[in-house]
Amino acid sequence: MAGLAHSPLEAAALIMDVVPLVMRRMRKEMRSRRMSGLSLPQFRTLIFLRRHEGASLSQVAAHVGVGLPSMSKIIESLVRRDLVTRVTSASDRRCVNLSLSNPGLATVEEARRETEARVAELLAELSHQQRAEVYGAMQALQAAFDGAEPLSKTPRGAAHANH
Amino acid sequence: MAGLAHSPLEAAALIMDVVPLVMRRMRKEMRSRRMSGLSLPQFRTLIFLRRHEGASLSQVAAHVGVGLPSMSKIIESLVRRDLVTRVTSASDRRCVNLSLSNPGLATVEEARRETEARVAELLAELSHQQRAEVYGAMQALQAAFDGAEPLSKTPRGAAHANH
DNA sequence: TATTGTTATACTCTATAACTATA
DNA sequence: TATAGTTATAGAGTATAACAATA
Repeated sequence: MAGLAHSPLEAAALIMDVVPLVMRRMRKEMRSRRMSGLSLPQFRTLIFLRRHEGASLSQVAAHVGVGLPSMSKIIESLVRRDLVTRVTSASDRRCVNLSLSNPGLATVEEARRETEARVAELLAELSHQQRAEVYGAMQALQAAFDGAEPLSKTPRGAAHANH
Repeated sequence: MAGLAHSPLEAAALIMDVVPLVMRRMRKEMRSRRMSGLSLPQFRTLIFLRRHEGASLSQVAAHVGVGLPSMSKIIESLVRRDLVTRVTSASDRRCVNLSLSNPGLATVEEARRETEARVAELLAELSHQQRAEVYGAMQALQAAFDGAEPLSKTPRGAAHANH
């Protein structure tokens, strides 16, 4: 399979073709299963909050990879739907403490289970070796695409706190 | 590397984490290089039109993976910016024939070159073997995630014109 | 003054439904 | 009637800039 000499440019071209495709596919799966009407960013936000009770808006935004205004809006919609609680921090009243509500927890667990199952179903068509390849590739991409400036400097050895 | 036994579910979980990250990264690279202000779908539309002069709206929409209304708007904005020409088909006046204008061609080639270079730069940090793994994984994902219904049926033998 | 959020604007993307015009 | 596109509507994501509250 792989093995051949693929330049970074060739790989880049392929990624730019495939990643948006996978993205849309995941979105479509979520919508078609009417996952409580959760979008991907909302979904990822809930997932993060499940593991980081009381996180601040900035922390969530950084992890999900969006700006503060975007995350503020996302949280706003989740709070409105009673999936997330948002309270002002006692220690630093500029911050908010975000947590999953009980319905929020139930929702995220069901949605995650469902969506993962759909994606897994698609992956089940791959061979064991292909799946291992995908897994390894995702880890590599995660390391390469996480953080990191658009270019230039990057002392870049800098550890990538793995969330 | 890979080699270990990863279940489809584990791989799915990782994909759901990494793919959105890569996606945002590409968007960010494009924006930070002020790629003529092209969004990813617009970009992909131009790329497709470069190889498919005179394609119809439906054809482009199918390839890019969006609905007709979305593509209609995307084309609208590209026509407004003089990057795409849209003329009614002579043979079937319900259809439109879409093509790149000269500025459109110049734009897409520069944008593609630039963006690929940025992505390639990130990939350059990977080992040769990792890159080969990524390449193979992308091909596998392309096959698994292209077309294919959310589940079930799929008479779908229908060939996938490989772009 | 610096930091944390929020609000305001303005686009783009997406989806559904209703509509036009062709066929 | 069926198909190709368009328009209308509505919601979500993103980005920038301006702003409030707190530190």
